[in-house]
Amino acid sequence: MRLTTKGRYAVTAMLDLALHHDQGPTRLAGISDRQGISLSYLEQLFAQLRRQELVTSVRGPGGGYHLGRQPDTISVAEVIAAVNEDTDTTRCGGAGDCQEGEICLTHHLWMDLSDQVRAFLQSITLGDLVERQDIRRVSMQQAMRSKPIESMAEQIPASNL
Amino acid sequence: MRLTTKGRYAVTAMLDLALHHDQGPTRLAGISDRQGISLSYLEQLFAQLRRQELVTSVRGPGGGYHLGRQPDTISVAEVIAAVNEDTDTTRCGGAGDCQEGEICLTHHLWMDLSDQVRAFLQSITLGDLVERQDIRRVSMQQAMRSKPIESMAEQIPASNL
DNA sequence: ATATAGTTGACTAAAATACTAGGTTATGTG
DNA sequence: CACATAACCTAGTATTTTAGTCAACTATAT
Repeated sequence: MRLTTKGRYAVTAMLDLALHHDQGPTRLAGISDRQGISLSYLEQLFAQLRRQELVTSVRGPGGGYHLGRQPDTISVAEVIAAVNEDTDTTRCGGAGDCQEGEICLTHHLWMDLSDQVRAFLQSITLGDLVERQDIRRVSMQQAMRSKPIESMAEQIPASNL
Repeated sequence: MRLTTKGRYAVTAMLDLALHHDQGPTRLAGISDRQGISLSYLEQLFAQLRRQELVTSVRGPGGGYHLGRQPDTISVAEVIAAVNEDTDTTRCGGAGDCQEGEICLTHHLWMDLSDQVRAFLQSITLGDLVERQDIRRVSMQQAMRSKPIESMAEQIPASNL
């Protein structure tokens, strides 16, 4: 289980989807606006999420994406795994014979830790995250910001601290 | 808390050090041989580990590295954090104003998950790993084939978000 | 004196990341 | 039907990270 910013993008996008779960299809353009992720990058991520059947799509006007299952049945671990397609670059590659036919320390150790982390992230669902107050609050702020037509798509945050 | 192969290299090297903790300084060349990590790459990793005072060095013939503290006081999280020097590329960068002065979903969510993972990895020390998997024997019997060691995975504390 | 072993810096190939550009295809609406 | 919409797809690209090499240097035990 690798943990990188790519996985975070995917989880964030899926959470956005979960937050609008009862509002018909969600457009990637909307997620892009709300979460500040480039549209084309989202398209790539969602191609992978779709392949794993974590989302379903509706084409054409009024279209967008739905969660493939109920929010409380989709774990964070699944989402991360979906975009981090297996890049197992271990010497042993699971065979356990990376060093002169012997089991290597590395593989077992890391696989164990990795599995523990995975198990933890598997216990957290999108449904769990949606229930969180802080997330609901931020989501509401995002909704208010994107409602008016006056809000331009231009989003170069010239504002620093 | 990022989880990549780089972190695994560092943890593996530190575990090797822990295994030879009572045998005087451990040479990087030895770790390189045993764990199959390039010497020069190890040098880079140990430069970072040294900066974080996770190891101490002895120069000259017979020299090498020692753990900076006792194995049971060095957590896996610390080791990983040491080599994954903060490359926080979040839009908000911790300030929480990534999107038009507002807190972003991403930051809170990911920081929380990341903190949970960190807390978990912080609860595992090098001392634990040496004991739990009984790898000391494996490392001492390099010429022998050894059976796969079943991991005694510690149960994840029921976590709540 | 010499070999050892850490220390440092510059450099590099390969991969992953994050994104851009420019299409095509399906489909709802006027 | 025309058209706008939005998913879908492919290719390319800049940047960063990974993993490593190479070369020089400093400290120290023998």
